[in-house]
Amino acid sequence: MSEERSLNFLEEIIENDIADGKNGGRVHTRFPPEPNGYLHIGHATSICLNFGLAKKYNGKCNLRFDDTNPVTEDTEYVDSIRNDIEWLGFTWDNEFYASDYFDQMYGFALTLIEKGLAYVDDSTAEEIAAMKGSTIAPGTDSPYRNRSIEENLQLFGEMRDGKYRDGEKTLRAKIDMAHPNLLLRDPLMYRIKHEHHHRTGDKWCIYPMYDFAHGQSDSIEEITHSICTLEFIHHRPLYNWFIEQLGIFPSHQYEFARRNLTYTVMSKRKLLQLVNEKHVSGWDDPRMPTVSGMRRRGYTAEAIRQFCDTIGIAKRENIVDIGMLEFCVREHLNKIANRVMAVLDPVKLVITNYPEGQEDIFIADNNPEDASAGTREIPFSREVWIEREDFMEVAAKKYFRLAPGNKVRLKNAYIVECTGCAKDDAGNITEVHCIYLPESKSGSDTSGLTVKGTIHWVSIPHAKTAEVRMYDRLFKVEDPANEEGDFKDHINPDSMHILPEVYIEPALAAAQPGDRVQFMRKGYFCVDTDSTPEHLVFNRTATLKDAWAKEVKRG
RNA sequence: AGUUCGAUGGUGUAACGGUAGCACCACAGACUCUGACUCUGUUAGUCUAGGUUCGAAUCCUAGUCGGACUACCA
Repeated sequence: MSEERSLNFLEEIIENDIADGKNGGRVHTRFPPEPNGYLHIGHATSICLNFGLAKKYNGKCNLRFDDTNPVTEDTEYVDSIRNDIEWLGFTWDNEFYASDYFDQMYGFALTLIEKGLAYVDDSTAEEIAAMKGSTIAPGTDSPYRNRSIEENLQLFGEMRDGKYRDGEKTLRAKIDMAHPNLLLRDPLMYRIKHEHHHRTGDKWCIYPMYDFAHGQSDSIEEITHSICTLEFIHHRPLYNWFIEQLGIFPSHQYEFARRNLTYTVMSKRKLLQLVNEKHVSGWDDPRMPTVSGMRRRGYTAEAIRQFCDTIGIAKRENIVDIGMLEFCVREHLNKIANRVMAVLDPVKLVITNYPEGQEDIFIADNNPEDASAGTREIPFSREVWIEREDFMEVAAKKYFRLAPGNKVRLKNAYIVECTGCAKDDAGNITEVHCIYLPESKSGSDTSGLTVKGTIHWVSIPHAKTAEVRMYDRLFKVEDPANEEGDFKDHINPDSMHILPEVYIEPALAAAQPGDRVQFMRKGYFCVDTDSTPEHLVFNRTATLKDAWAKEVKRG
């Protein structure tokens, strides 16, 4: 249980800080999503990290919406983000919004202007870009760089008061136009946007940029460990510069490498494209790597947390095999999902020596991994559906399912011996014939026989039907974002295959949306939110490992 | 080219100067009323070259390779 685990680099930093008495030994993190999209598996990593660290070190973790760009942000996203975090099993200590601090940030800006460290620039975006220089050439000072403090104060006030149009002026920090770090070449602090904000409404027409909002928000909340992804590493000097010049609480930023997944795209921009261009049904399409998509797919929060824990955290580039995620999902589902029988691609099996009109009721364990899951009744009769692939007219080598002369067990029922099949005029197999061994009844087997194969089935007169959506990976290639051309060219055309009518055992008729089961020998499935009592819909969450399929593939 | 971060089996991650370990994948076998689960075993790794040291994945130097940065996005 208390297996010894080594610390990741952030835990080491935190433990050192605690040992040094930094911040009085206090640990306070935050998860800072921008409400402009749904959370995905990458965010889940960050959530597990930030909330996990706070929990481990008896600290706190805030949820803070980084809502400084009213153009792309929306309350729809706020709601989904809150919901997803809760579903993942985390509770935030405070819910804040960067927009809560707009007044304070405005005051911070005034302070910097008064210290001669910020100025209003009339240059256009193009001019600013041109003056920025490049990685190998220094930038040039803006002609407005040396305005007086008084003039800057007045112009900035006028910016706030709406006297100027979008883009007409900006507020910039006065640092160093020749700095080797391009971010320190007089970065923009405020821009004008006459836009309605989802929380502040029309109160503001100037909005702070990320760099002048994030660190300040961290500081206001007295965040001790501000954890973000590697691409912000160049921002750290700027993060520190603002905090130092302002003399406010010294939050510190730490960076880790975001996790990438094979056969997946992760950027919000690309995910938005998939949604807008209808390649998927929405943000919660079961093929999406979003938290809501994975939830609808049937993934459990435990599995996702386990995955985040398993892949760990580091600072190097990575692309995690999606098989790792699928493994975690199967591992958890194996423990909790009840076993049921469903026939996806049916062919009729007739048990010729079983009397017409007779039936048996078998009692089956719901979950061999969990005795507390109980049992259920399964009706049996003379004609049952079996999978078409569970019969071969001529058995391949190592094939131990039904073939003339072969014996198999019908799961939870009898051992049957195949006697042949019937075909239509076109040569298609229409039914498979067999005889059963009455003394091989499940639970009271006196036949003394052991058979190599066991197959699932559903009694034809008792069968119910359901729609099943067979999901597969959304992309055909490992790293669609880095492939030649458009990432959408690599979408897997078979990522969803709908089976409109499969046969399920009657006990399943009462299944409710969100229920997770294992269709024995076929995979894990969950009841979709589209499902109704009249029309059940199952999503395939994950396949089972299939040693036979591998054998067939090998030839 | 500048700045900056990184480099351990196919993948992810440990080892903090002292036996390169764990998980996934792959492969082989055992078990099996799920060809599932479980169990056992196998293959396979320290970017390169120097140096320090009794001893280097770890420290130093040089190089190689990879990523990130040059949005009025975050």
